[in-house]
Amino acid sequence: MTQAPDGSLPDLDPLERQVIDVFVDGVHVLGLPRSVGEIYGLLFISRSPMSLDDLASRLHISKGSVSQGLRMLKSLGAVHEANGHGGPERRTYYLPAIELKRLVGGFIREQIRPHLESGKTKISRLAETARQVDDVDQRAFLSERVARLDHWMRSSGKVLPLIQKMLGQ
Amino acid sequence: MTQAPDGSLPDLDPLERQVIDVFVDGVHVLGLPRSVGEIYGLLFISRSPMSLDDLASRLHISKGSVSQGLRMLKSLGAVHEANGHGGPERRTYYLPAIELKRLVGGFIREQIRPHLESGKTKISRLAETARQVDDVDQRAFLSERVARLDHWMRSSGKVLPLIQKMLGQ
DNA sequence: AACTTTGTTCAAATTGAATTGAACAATCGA
DNA sequence: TCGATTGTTCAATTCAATTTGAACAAAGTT
Repeated sequence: MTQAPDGSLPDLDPLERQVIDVFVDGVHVLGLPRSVGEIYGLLFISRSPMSLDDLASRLHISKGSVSQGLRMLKSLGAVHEANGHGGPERRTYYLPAIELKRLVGGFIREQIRPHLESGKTKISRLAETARQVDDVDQRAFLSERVARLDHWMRSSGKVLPLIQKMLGQ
Repeated sequence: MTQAPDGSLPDLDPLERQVIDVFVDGVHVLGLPRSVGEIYGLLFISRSPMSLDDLASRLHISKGSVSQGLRMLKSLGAVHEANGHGGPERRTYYLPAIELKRLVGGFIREQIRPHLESGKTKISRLAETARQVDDVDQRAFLSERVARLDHWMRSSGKVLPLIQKMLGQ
C-alpha cells in the first residue's frame, strides 16, 4: 500500500468512491449504518487486507466507528481476519467475505430471525388475549386477524431458507 | 364506534396496543416510519373503516403524520378506501389490505425495485471505469469484483418474484 | 518500568429522519 | 357568502440512531 511519509494513506480514488457508494446505498436499504457500508465497500474493492487503522485513515472516520462497524460485519460473517502472514503480526487485518450466500445467510440469521422469533412470542400472547374477549363476534374477528398474523410469520419463516438457497447460486 | 360527547375517541385498549406494537416493530425492520406501523396496525385490528381524523385521535398523533402515513400506505397498496357507503360521505374511510401477497408486492415494487434499478445503473458506470484502468492486474481484479457485484444484483432481481410467489400462499 | 501500538467502550455531540402544527386549499352546508 | 369540515403541505422542532473522541485496557518493545 502506498503511504505518505507521515503514515497517512492516500485519499479514495474515484472508482473506490463509486464502489463504496454502492455499498452505502445497499446497507442503507437493509437498515445498517453507513459506516458499515463504507468499511465493507472499501474492503471489497481492495486487493490486500486492511487493518482497523487503515480503514479509519482512508475513510476519514473515527477508530470507534470502524471498531463498531467491524464488530457488526464480523457478526454478520461479512469479513474475516486475514491469517497466514509471514511474520507474527500484531495488528489484525481484514478481508471481505465475497460469497453472496454467506452475506445473505448472516443477515438473515442476525437481523431477520431474531425479529421473527420475538414476533412469534408476541403473537402467542396476542392469541391468548384475544381468546379472553367476551363478545362472541368480536372474539371471532380478533382471532381471525391474529391467526392471519401468525400465518404471515410462518410463511416468512419458510421463505427465508428458500432465499438463501436461491442466492447460493 | 363508541364516542365521547366531546367527539374524541376512546384510548387504545391493551389488545389494540399489542397488535400495533407488532406492526411498529415490523415496519421498523423494513425501514418505514413508526407512524406507518401504528396506522396500519390500528386499521388491521379494527372492525370498521377509519377516517384520517379517527386515526389521529385514537393514536394521539398529528393529522400531518396520518396524512403522510396514509399516503405511503396507499402507495404500497396496503390500505384502500372504503366505498359502498349508504349515503354519500364526505370523509374518506380506510381499510387495510390483508393479503400478504399484496403487501409484499407493494413493498418490493416501491422500496426494493427502485434501489435495484439505480444500483444497476451505478454498476454499469463502474464497469466502464474499471475497463479504463491501465494496469493489467489491477484491471483484472477490479473487473472481477464489478462482475461479482453485477451478478449479485441480477440474482437479487430474480429472487424477488420467487418471494412474491411463495408468499402468495 | 515506561512508552508505544492496537483496539474497545461509552458519554456526549452530531446528523438525519420523523413528527408536529400552523397555514392553506378544497368542498360542503347553512 | 360565511363558517365548518376535511385533508395536504412544509418549515420548524423533536427524536432516535450514528459517529466522535477521550479514556481505558491489553500486549508488545526498549
